[in-house]
Order: sequence, then C-alpha cells, then structure tokens
Amino acid sequence: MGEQYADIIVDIAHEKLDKTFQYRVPESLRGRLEPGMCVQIPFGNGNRLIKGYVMELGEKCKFDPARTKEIAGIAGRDTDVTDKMMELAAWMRKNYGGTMIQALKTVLPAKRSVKKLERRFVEALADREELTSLLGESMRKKQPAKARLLAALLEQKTIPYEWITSKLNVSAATVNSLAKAEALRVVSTERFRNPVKCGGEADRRAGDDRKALSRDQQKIVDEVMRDLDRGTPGTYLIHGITGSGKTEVYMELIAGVVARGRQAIVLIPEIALTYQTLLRFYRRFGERVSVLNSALSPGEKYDQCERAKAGEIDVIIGPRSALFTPFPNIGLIVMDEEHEGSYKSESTPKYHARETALKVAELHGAGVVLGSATPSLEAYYRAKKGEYRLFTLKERLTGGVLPTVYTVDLREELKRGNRSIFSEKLQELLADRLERGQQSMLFLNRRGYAGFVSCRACGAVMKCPHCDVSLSEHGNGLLMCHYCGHSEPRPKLCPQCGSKYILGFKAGTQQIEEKLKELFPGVRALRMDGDTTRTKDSYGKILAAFANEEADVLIGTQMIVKGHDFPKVTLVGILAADLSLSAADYRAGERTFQLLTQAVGRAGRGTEPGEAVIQTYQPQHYAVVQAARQDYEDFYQEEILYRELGGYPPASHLLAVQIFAKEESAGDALARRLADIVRGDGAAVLGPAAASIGKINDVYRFVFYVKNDDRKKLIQYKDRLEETLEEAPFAGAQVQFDFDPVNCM
DNA sequence: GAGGGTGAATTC
DNA sequence: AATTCACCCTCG
Repeated sequence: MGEQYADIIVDIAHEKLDKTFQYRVPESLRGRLEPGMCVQIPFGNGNRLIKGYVMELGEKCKFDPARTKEIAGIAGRDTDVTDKMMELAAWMRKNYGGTMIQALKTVLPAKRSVKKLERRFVEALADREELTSLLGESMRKKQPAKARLLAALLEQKTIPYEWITSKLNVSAATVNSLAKAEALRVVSTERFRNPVKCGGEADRRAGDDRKALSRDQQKIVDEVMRDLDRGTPGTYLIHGITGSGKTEVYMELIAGVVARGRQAIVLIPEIALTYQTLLRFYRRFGERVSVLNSALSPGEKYDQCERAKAGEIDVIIGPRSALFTPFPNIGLIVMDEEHEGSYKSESTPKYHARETALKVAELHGAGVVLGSATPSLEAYYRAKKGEYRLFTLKERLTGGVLPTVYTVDLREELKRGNRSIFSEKLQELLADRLERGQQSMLFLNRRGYAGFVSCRACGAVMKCPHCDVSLSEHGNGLLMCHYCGHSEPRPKLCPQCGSKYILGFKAGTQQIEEKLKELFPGVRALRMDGDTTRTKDSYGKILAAFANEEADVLIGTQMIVKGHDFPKVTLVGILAADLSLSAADYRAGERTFQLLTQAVGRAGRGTEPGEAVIQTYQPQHYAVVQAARQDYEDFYQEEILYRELGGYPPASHLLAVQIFAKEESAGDALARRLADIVRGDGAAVLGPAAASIGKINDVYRFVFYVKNDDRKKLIQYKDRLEETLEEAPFAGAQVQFDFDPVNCM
C-alpha cells in the first residue's frame, strides 16, 4: 500500500486559509483517522503546531510531495462544540454528497468556518516611566509604529489585539520586538462564559400559564424523561390530531431538560412559526429562549450562535437550520409538523432535518421527539418497526368535534349540468354560512402560479425564453417568469400566428374570487396567494383581517391551511382535491392526504360544529376517502403497500442524480455517462431523462434515479460518481445528489 | 554595513 | 493568524 494523505482545514479563522491543506498520514495513524477528526499539524514556515480538522482521506498527493508535511498526532477529542460540528459536517457530506466546504457552510451558519475560542490582549509589562522613555527613544529613532503602540499603552494598560492590527496599524513584527524587550506581553483569555442559571425567574413566570397534563400527555413526558435520565434517550413519534396538546408535551419536556442543565432545539416549519406559538414559549421560558428565522440578518444569526455558545440561552426555535445551533450540551430536539416538506434542504448538501436531528442527538446523547397530526410515511414506518417509540394522542383537548365531511364527485356534478367551480352542496353551505354570519375558507389545492397567457387562435403559450415554464400575467401589462424573474411586455399579437386574440388565464384564486362574487353579490372575500402576499407584511395583515371578521370568506392556496387557527370558521371548501394527486411523483398520495386532512381540520375549531366539502374527480382514491374519514391508520396501510410494491421510500431508497449544464448536449452526454457507470456496477437505474422542468435560467436539467433497499449501497454509488467526476472533471456541467427526494425533478 | 522596523507574501 | 522575508530606514 502506498502513502495515505489527508485534506485538512486549519483551525485559524481567516479567509486566506479557508481551504484544505494536504498532509501525509504517518504509519502510526493509518486506519485511525476519519473525516471530522481533530489533529495536530505543523503549519507555516516555523512548523508551529496547530489544531486542524480532517476533511477527507485519499491515496494521491495533490501537492508537491517534497513539501507536504506529516500529521503530528491526534488532538485530544474533547467535548468542544466545534469538534461536534465538524463531525456532523463530515457525516452530512458522506450521506448527502457535495464538498466538505458546502457541508461546513451548512453546519456553521456564521461567516467564519472556524471560530476562535479565545480573545487576545496586549498588556504593558513596563511601568509608565519606562514606557515614556521607550516612547522618546522610538520617536528619536523614527520608528512611528512602535511609537504609536507605546503611546496607546500609556493611555490604556491593556489593548485588544484586533485594535492593534486594525486601528493602530501596527504589525505583529513590531509587537514581537517589544515583547522581546519585555515592555509588553500578549495575553490570551478564555472567552467569558455565562454560568447556566436554572430555575429562578423563568420557573416563577411559568406558574400562571401551565395547565395540568392529561394522563396520555403525562405518560409521554414520564417515559421520555425516564429514558433521558437513564442515559438511553431514544426517538419518539407523537401522532396527535390538531388540538390534542402536543405543544404542552413539548414544553414540559423542554422544561425538564433545561432543569437538568441541558439545552433544547425546537424545529418548526417556517410557515407555521407564528407569533402565537412564540409567545407561548416566551411566557414559559422568558429570556432563555430565542428564535431563528429567515428575517434575521447574518449578523443577528451570528449573535444568536454566540449567545448559544456562551450559554445565555437554553431553547432555540426555528426552521431546519436551527439544528445547527452550537449548544454545548443538547438534551432534546423537538420536531413539530414532522411531515412537512420544508424539512428537506433544497441546496447541497440536500439533507433531511429528521435524519440530521437523529445524528445531532447521537453526538450529544439527546432525545428526539417528532410530532404530527399526519406523520410522514418515513416516521410512521420506523415507528411501526420499533425504531421509534410511538405515542398516540386521540383526545381533542381544545374542545370542538371533528367536522362532518362531504365528498362531491365533480363528474356527477357536470352530468347534472353544473359547470360552476362550486358544487351544489358547497353553494348551499356557503349560502347558509353567509346567512348565519359565520366564516368560510376556500382552498385551492395547487401552487400559486397560474395566470399563464395563451393564444386563442393557435393555442401557443407565452413561455420564458430562459426557462421551460410559461410566463404569468402581472397586472401592469407585464409577463413575468417565476423562476428567473425575466419580464417582458404582454404582446399585442400572437408571436406564432399573428392573431390578436391573446387571452390571459386568471390565477386560480383570483378566478374563484370573481365567481364567488357573481354567485353571492356583496360577499366580503379576502384572497391570499403568491400575488397578494408579495410582501411579508401583507401576509400577516390578511390573516389578521380575517381573524377580526372583516371578511366572510378567505380564499387561498397551501398557506391558508397551515398553522393558523380561526375559531369562527365553520366551513371549509376544497375546490379540486385531486390537483395534487396528478403530480407524477410517489409522494402525491401522501401530500394530498396531508393537505386535505389539514384543510378539513380547519373547520369547527371553536364551539360551533364544522363542515367540510371535498370536491374531486377521483372520489374513490384512497387518499381522498381516508382524508374525508380523517383516518390516518387506514391511509397508511394502503400507502405503505403502494410504496413497498413500487420500491419507494421508506420501504426502499431512492437516489436522484441531477445534472445541470449550459449546453443541452453536454448535460445529456454526462447524464448518460454517469448512469452507465452505476449501471455497470449493477445498480437499478431509471433514466436518464430531461427533468420535468427541463430548463431554468438557461441551464438545462437532466435527472436519473438509482433505487436500492440499502441506503449504504446508494451512498457507495454516489461516492463512485463523485470520484469519477473528480478524476475526469466534466467542463460546463454540474452534478448534485438528492437522497429520497421530496420534490422530484 | 550592521541593526532593526515594516509591509507583503506565504502557509500543505 | 503568525510567521518569515525582502526591502527599507537610521546611525555611526
């Protein structure tokens, strides 16, 4: 066997050093090193020993072999936060692909890749008299840098090191010479750490807000805490309908963990991160809780991380990136609405927060609590297999009964001559609510962007010149692309046939609003979709207006069914339940069931009983049937059968290999070549083919899928492809990996 | 030309 | 970040 080499990132925070350095692995360390490990390495001209992190191991030397040095040894693996983060980054790179730098940037949200742990000061050693005489001497000798430093030291005995190099503009060489003359010394101080305070104010404040837990709730708390105290924390799935009190359980668990001097991370999908939710946490945990969200500036995010490191906070609430809060000793990770698609990252490394949470928990010896009213197939599958402990909360503690659901077959409706987008049943119930002064919600199960423009004469659709999607009309006579932002004036004549009959199809929700007003003149309706909520503010305003009963009907897409509680709503209409069923990916059924269940659950949250109407062309589809019955268990049984037969996750695993290229032919060629390589290794490959959106921003997209029951096998295929790409780089094309994709390409 | 301060360049 | 190096300066 030849030499072994390691790519190492040095533990010095500086842009110039934000890359790997290659070192030889000495005989004694062969086989003992792993990516993410902390080692001692000689660095720079003086070969001073510093800390470094192993990024990758390999056989070949990418640098002048004569100048590569040897690793000095393994640095003590302490409990340092940074070490854990490095190990996590290494794990992510291995499991999701991409470069180590990409993994590190994901894990360490703060600018610098490695944060220094100590602050340095320069302290005067000589007394004032000596300093003054030295100052005079340096002035005489025309040594301005030395003089500036001495003058500064006369005013202030200790000066932060950064000041000296930046403000005073004195180089390190000057400091060293004065240090040698024993006029000053450089002191390193451990950064100030707030001791973790427990109990006290936070607990007292909690008294008024705390409700007694039900027996079922208490059972969960007892079991999780018992496991934690025994040092055998596990993963728990709480399957509980909305209003069954999952949040109270989370709070009690978090309080328990904090009382034991450990920290908790609460993951919530960004869209569900409402002010009400935050307030509940603030009331219970006061100043010791903090929020992370996309509205924070990078500086503010950095501050949150510093506070977490310094032990100033115990609880953090945020979207998937909150997982990377650098807490010293995490005791619990809560993942609410565990089934949400936003827990999967869209950029490399395309990690899933659920799997990553389990890894973070492993590193800290923490427990993971997943919660959902409609658990993901993945989580429920693992729970059934006994990998997760399953708890079910059936009672609706907030009162209110489950709504009555009517499923309407739109084909029947058409046969009876009703061409309206509202079925007879929905019209009847809407009229009833308007009469009684109660509120309704109309839900269009489809993503915002409709509003495309086409020619009536020849059928040509106005398309984006840079992307493989249709342009949508934007009021002001402009056509816009939602993917790249391209805009152009709406043409007067069809560019294909010259006809002047060009028609814009209204965005779905806008059309619903108009039809509703035709049917019920004078109805007060609010509309919420991509167009009306361009600004972040308007989103909240619309919800607030509806909650204040300033409107009778709220019309919207996905966003109106998530996380918002309107007690006065007693009717929910789902206008076209199957729109999400027709999507050609294996999660369509699951997604439809979840959306319908959530939408139906919006009705009757208050004292009045609720009703829901599901309009569909496929009333016999099990996702529709089971959502109408609000029966998760039966839905799961049918869906998991389909996944097992089709070999889809969670029963099996899927790796999507995505190819991006400026030249269509280059992308196609690379996709074929890569697919052939893994095929040659015996992999089951689907494709390659052009992605469903074949071009975005003038970049062509191709994809192929590799299937295998064993996730490890897929990782091997990924490694094989990454190696191939490294050995023979393919100019003008990029490759990304996506394991068990949520949104198929 | 010794002696030493300074900024730039380098770090596997 | 922390050296070292090459190129100044000053003083005798």
